[in-house]
Amino acid sequence: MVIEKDWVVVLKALAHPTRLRIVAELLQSTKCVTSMQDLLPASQANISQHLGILRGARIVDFTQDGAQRCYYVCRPELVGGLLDLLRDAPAPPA
Amino acid sequence: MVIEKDWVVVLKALAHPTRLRIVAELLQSTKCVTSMQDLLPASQANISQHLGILRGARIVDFTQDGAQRCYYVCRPELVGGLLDLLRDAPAPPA
DNA sequence: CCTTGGTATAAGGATATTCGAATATATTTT
DNA sequence: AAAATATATTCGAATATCCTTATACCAAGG
Repeated sequence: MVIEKDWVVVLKALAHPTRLRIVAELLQSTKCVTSMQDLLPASQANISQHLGILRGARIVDFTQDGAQRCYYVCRPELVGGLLDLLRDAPAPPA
Repeated sequence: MVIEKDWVVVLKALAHPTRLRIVAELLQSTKCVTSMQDLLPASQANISQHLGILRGARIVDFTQDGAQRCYYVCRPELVGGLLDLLRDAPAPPA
Protein backbone atom coordinates (compact mmCIF):
# COMPACT_ATOMS: atom_id res chain seq x y z
CA MET A 1 0.00 0.00 0.00
CA VAL A 2 1.25 3.46 -0.87
CA ILE A 3 1.27 5.81 2.09
CA GLU A 4 0.35 9.34 1.05
CA LYS A 5 2.04 12.17 2.86
CA ASP A 6 -1.34 13.82 3.14
CA TRP A 7 -2.59 11.03 5.41
CA VAL A 8 0.03 11.81 8.01
CA VAL A 9 -0.96 15.47 7.91
CA VAL A 10 -4.58 14.51 8.58
CA LEU A 11 -3.68 12.11 11.39
CA LYS A 12 -1.34 14.60 13.00
CA ALA A 13 -3.97 17.31 12.87
CA LEU A 14 -6.46 15.05 14.64
CA ALA A 15 -3.97 13.71 17.17
CA HIS A 16 -4.62 16.36 19.78
CA PRO A 17 -7.35 16.35 22.41
CA THR A 18 -8.56 19.87 21.74
CA ARG A 19 -8.59 19.44 17.98
CA LEU A 20 -10.37 16.11 18.19
CA ARG A 21 -13.04 17.71 20.35
CA ILE A 22 -13.34 20.59 17.92
CA VAL A 23 -14.03 18.32 14.96
CA ALA A 24 -16.43 16.20 17.01
CA GLU A 25 -18.38 19.34 17.87
CA LEU A 26 -18.27 20.61 14.32
CA LEU A 27 -19.64 17.30 13.06
CA GLN A 28 -22.74 17.97 15.14
CA SER A 29 -23.21 21.46 13.79
CA THR A 30 -21.21 24.31 12.35
CA LYS A 31 -19.91 26.75 14.93
CA CYS A 32 -18.12 30.04 15.15
CA VAL A 33 -15.01 30.51 17.27
CA THR A 34 -16.80 32.31 20.07
CA SER A 35 -19.32 29.55 20.59
CA MET A 36 -16.51 26.99 20.69
CA GLN A 37 -15.05 28.89 23.62
CA ASP A 38 -18.12 27.95 25.63
CA LEU A 39 -17.63 24.28 24.83
CA LEU A 40 -13.88 23.89 25.23
CA PRO A 41 -11.44 24.70 28.02
CA ALA A 42 -9.21 26.76 25.75
CA SER A 43 -8.62 30.42 25.00
CA GLN A 44 -9.79 32.19 21.86
CA ALA A 45 -6.24 32.48 20.58
CA ASN A 46 -5.56 28.82 21.18
CA ILE A 47 -8.77 27.69 19.49
CA SER A 48 -7.92 29.87 16.54
CA GLN A 49 -4.48 28.29 16.35
CA HIS A 50 -5.95 24.81 16.39
CA LEU A 51 -8.45 25.77 13.70
CA GLY A 52 -5.54 26.98 11.62
CA ILE A 53 -3.89 23.58 11.89
CA LEU A 54 -7.13 21.78 11.02
CA ARG A 55 -7.56 24.09 8.07
CA GLY A 56 -4.01 23.37 6.96
CA ALA A 57 -4.86 19.67 6.94
CA ARG A 58 -8.00 20.52 4.93
CA ILE A 59 -10.20 19.01 7.58
CA VAL A 60 -12.24 22.11 8.29
CA ASP A 61 -13.19 25.22 6.39
CA PHE A 62 -15.42 28.20 7.14
CA THR A 63 -17.90 30.54 5.63
CA GLN A 64 -17.65 34.16 6.56
CA ASP A 65 -20.80 35.60 8.09
CA GLY A 66 -20.17 39.22 8.89
CA ALA A 67 -17.48 39.36 11.53
CA GLN A 68 -18.04 35.72 12.37
CA ARG A 69 -16.50 32.69 10.77
CA CYS A 70 -18.74 29.70 10.60
CA TYR A 71 -16.53 26.62 10.74
CA TYR A 72 -17.52 23.21 9.44
CA VAL A 73 -15.88 19.84 8.72
CA CYS A 74 -15.19 19.80 5.00
CA ARG A 75 -14.61 16.00 4.89
CA PRO A 76 -17.37 14.66 7.12
CA GLU A 77 -17.27 11.06 5.82
CA LEU A 78 -13.56 10.83 6.60
CA VAL A 79 -13.68 12.46 10.02
CA GLY A 80 -16.96 10.84 11.00
CA GLY A 81 -15.69 7.48 9.85
CA LEU A 82 -12.50 7.83 11.86
CA LEU A 83 -14.41 8.74 15.00
CA ASP A 84 -16.81 5.84 14.47
CA LEU A 85 -13.92 3.42 14.14
CA LEU A 86 -12.27 4.73 17.29
CA ARG A 87 -15.51 4.60 19.23
CA ASP A 88 -16.36 1.08 18.14
CA ALA A 89 -12.84 -0.34 18.24
CA PRO A 90 -12.74 -3.17 20.72
CA ALA A 91 -10.12 -2.76 23.40
CA PRO A 92 -7.05 -4.72 22.38
CA PRO A 93 -6.84 -8.17 23.87
CA ALA A 94 -4.91 -7.87 27.09
CA MET B 1 -19.57 12.64 21.80
CA VAL B 2 -17.13 11.73 24.52
CA ILE B 3 -13.52 11.87 23.38
CA GLU B 4 -11.45 9.13 24.99
CA LYS B 5 -7.87 9.95 25.79
CA ASP B 6 -6.96 6.61 24.29
CA TRP B 7 -8.07 7.76 20.86
CA VAL B 8 -5.51 10.53 20.83
CA VAL B 9 -2.81 8.04 21.77
CA VAL B 10 -3.78 5.87 18.81
CA LEU B 11 -3.91 8.79 16.40
CA LYS B 12 -0.60 10.16 17.61
CA ALA B 13 1.03 6.77 17.24
CA LEU B 14 -0.15 6.52 13.63
CA ALA B 15 0.66 10.13 12.75
CA HIS B 16 4.18 9.44 11.59
CA PRO B 17 5.25 8.30 8.13
CA THR B 18 7.48 5.48 9.32
CA ARG B 19 4.95 4.15 11.81
CA LEU B 20 2.14 4.33 9.28
CA ARG B 21 4.24 2.33 6.85
CA ILE B 22 5.07 -0.18 9.57
CA VAL B 23 1.42 -0.88 10.33
CA ALA B 24 0.55 -1.02 6.64
CA GLU B 25 3.24 -3.66 6.17
CA LEU B 26 2.18 -5.57 9.26
CA LEU B 27 -1.40 -5.67 8.02
CA GLN B 28 -0.14 -7.62 5.03
CA SER B 29 1.77 -10.10 7.12
CA THR B 30 3.52 -10.35 10.44
CA LYS B 31 7.18 -9.40 10.36
CA CYS B 32 10.22 -9.35 12.58
CA VAL B 33 12.33 -6.24 13.06
CA THR B 34 15.13 -7.38 10.79
CA SER B 35 12.83 -7.95 7.83
CA MET B 36 11.31 -4.51 8.35
CA GLN B 37 14.76 -3.03 7.89
CA ASP B 38 14.69 -4.25 4.32
CA LEU B 39 11.38 -2.52 3.69
CA LEU B 40 11.91 0.81 5.42
CA PRO B 41 14.58 3.49 5.19
CA ALA B 42 15.26 3.45 8.92
CA SER B 43 17.81 1.98 11.30
CA GLN B 44 17.18 -1.01 13.52
CA ALA B 45 17.20 1.17 16.64
CA ASN B 46 14.76 3.61 15.12
CA ILE B 47 12.37 0.89 13.97
CA SER B 48 12.49 -0.61 17.42
CA GLN B 49 11.65 2.74 18.95
CA HIS B 50 8.68 3.19 16.63
CA LEU B 51 7.47 -0.31 17.45
CA GLY B 52 7.68 0.61 21.11
CA ILE B 53 5.41 3.59 20.49
CA LEU B 54 2.96 1.48 18.51
CA ARG B 55 3.00 -1.08 21.29
CA GLY B 56 2.35 1.65 23.85
CA ALA B 57 -0.74 2.64 21.87
CA ARG B 58 -1.74 -1.04 21.81
CA ILE B 59 -1.74 -1.06 18.05
CA VAL B 60 0.80 -3.83 17.62
CA ASP B 61 2.03 -6.75 19.68
CA PHE B 62 4.47 -9.57 19.07
CA THR B 63 5.06 -13.22 19.65
CA GLN B 64 8.51 -14.31 20.58
CA ASP B 65 10.06 -16.85 18.26
CA GLY B 66 13.49 -17.69 19.51
CA ALA B 67 15.56 -14.55 19.31
CA GLN B 68 13.08 -12.99 16.89
CA ARG B 69 9.99 -11.01 17.70
CA CYS B 70 7.16 -11.52 15.30
CA TYR B 71 5.15 -8.31 15.23
CA TYR B 72 1.52 -8.08 14.19
CA VAL B 73 -1.33 -5.54 14.30
CA CYS B 74 -3.43 -6.46 17.31
CA ARG B 75 -6.41 -4.34 16.20
CA PRO B 76 -6.61 -5.00 12.48
CA GLU B 77 -10.22 -3.81 12.01
CA LEU B 78 -9.35 -0.45 13.53
CA VAL B 79 -6.08 0.07 11.69
CA GLY B 80 -7.32 -1.41 8.43
CA GLY B 81 -10.47 0.69 8.64
CA LEU B 82 -8.49 3.86 9.22
CA LEU B 83 -6.25 3.18 6.25
CA ASP B 84 -9.26 2.38 4.07
CA LEU B 85 -10.90 5.66 5.03
CA LEU B 86 -7.76 7.62 4.29
CA ARG B 87 -7.27 5.88 0.98
CA ASP B 88 -10.83 6.40 -0.14
CA ALA B 89 -11.32 9.87 1.27
CA PRO B 90 -12.11 12.26 -1.56
CA ALA B 91 -9.79 15.22 -1.74
CA PRO B 92 -11.45 18.16 -0.04
CA PRO B 93 -13.23 20.53 -2.37
CA ALA B 94 -10.75 23.20 -3.36
C1' DC C 1 31.40 -20.16 28.19
C1' DC C 2 32.02 -17.30 24.28
C1' DT C 3 30.35 -15.61 20.17
C1' DT C 4 26.87 -14.23 17.03
C1' DG C 5 22.45 -12.64 15.50
C1' DG C 6 18.21 -10.22 16.79
C1' DT C 7 16.26 -6.69 19.42
C1' DA C 8 15.81 -3.08 23.02
C1' DT C 9 17.19 0.85 25.66
C1' DA C 10 19.90 5.16 27.15
C1' DA C 11 21.79 9.45 26.19
C1' DG C 12 22.09 13.50 23.52
C1' DG C 13 21.38 17.17 20.32
C1' DA C 14 18.34 18.93 16.68
C1' DT C 15 13.83 20.08 15.54
C1' DA C 16 8.90 20.63 16.26
C1' DT C 17 4.60 21.40 19.18
C1' DT C 18 2.14 23.67 22.42
C1' DC C 19 0.14 27.54 24.86
C1' DG C 20 -0.04 32.12 26.96
C1' DA C 21 0.49 36.97 26.29
C1' DA C 22 0.38 40.67 23.47
C1' DT C 23 -0.88 42.67 19.29
C1' DA C 24 -3.04 43.02 14.73
C1' DT C 25 -7.00 42.99 11.53
C1' DA C 26 -11.62 43.25 10.16
C1' DT C 27 -16.56 44.15 10.97
C1' DT C 28 -20.39 46.08 13.19
C1' DT C 29 -22.49 49.45 16.34
C1' DT C 30 -22.99 53.78 18.43
C1' DA D 1 -14.74 58.14 13.82
C1' DA D 2 -14.48 55.76 17.92
C1' DA D 3 -15.64 51.78 20.52
C1' DA D 4 -16.85 47.14 20.76
C1' DT D 5 -16.92 42.54 18.92
C1' DA D 6 -14.89 38.52 16.42
C1' DT D 7 -10.95 36.36 14.90
C1' DA D 8 -6.03 35.83 13.56
C1' DT D 9 -1.10 36.31 14.07
C1' DT D 10 3.36 36.85 16.28
C1' DC D 11 6.66 35.88 19.78
C1' DG D 12 8.80 33.26 23.30
C1' DA D 13 9.40 29.78 26.65
C1' DA D 14 8.32 25.21 28.10
C1' DT D 15 7.89 20.78 26.57
C1' DA D 16 7.76 16.92 23.43
C1' DT D 17 9.28 14.37 19.41
C1' DC D 18 12.70 12.53 16.46
C1' DC D 19 16.89 10.30 15.11
C1' DT D 20 21.77 8.89 15.76
C1' DT D 21 25.23 6.69 18.37
C1' DA D 22 26.53 3.69 21.62
C1' DT D 23 25.52 0.12 24.61
C1' DA D 24 22.78 -3.53 26.86
C1' DC D 25 20.01 -7.70 26.71
C1' DC D 26 18.78 -12.28 25.38
C1' DA D 27 18.52 -16.59 22.94
C1' DA D 28 20.81 -20.09 20.18
C1' DG D 29 25.03 -22.48 18.33
C1' DG D 30 29.57 -23.93 18.69
